[in-house]
Amino acid sequence: MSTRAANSVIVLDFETTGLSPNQGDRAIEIGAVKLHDGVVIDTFQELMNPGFRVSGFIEGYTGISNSMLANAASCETVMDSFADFIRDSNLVAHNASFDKRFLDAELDAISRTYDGEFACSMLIARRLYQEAPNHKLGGLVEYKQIENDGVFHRALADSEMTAKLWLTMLDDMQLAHHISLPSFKLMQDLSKTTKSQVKSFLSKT
DNA sequence: TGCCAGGCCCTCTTTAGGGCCTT
Repeated sequence: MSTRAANSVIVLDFETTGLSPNQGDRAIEIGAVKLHDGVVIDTFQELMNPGFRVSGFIEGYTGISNSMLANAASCETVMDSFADFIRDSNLVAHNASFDKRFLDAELDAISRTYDGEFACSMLIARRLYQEAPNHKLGGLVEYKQIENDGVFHRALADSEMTAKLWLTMLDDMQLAHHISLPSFKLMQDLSKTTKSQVKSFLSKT
């Protein structure tokens, strides 16, 4: 039986050298916040050296330079610590399929595993906020007027904003759909519902 | 050789194509 806490979740975000670990891309930064009962109780942020120079595009996109990575610990060292951090927690990320691919690849490289499941804040937001101009993390933060410090595309900042978006979605579901406390499983199920069936899905919860 | 992400989701759909989203 898992010891996974029902009201505990870890929201994470990777900065990487590119879009696909299958094409040789590696993680260069991991940021995460641990939420318990809607409160941040722990954070994790580390740069990691991928073993090769990152492109000028990535330096500009993330603000993470090759000189910053030169003195960073290796991916293997950082991800070993991160595996200890997430343990068997359930996980949330914005466009989770992207972060899951890198988490799986980096942990596979050091023969570590994790037991939690992923929920995707982007798929859920596409269903709850169908009228939003877009469903990028920054766009949703602006649309929902979520407090932020203006830092984007850094791992801890993005994981903090994703966490605030996650809590906002939980609040909106409780207020608009009279759901007592949406469980992680309900959020996962919502992300798998067709957009046209969201209202009927929520009315049955 | 020449290509190069992958999954979701909509539509002029399902015998397909293209936009969105992540770096």
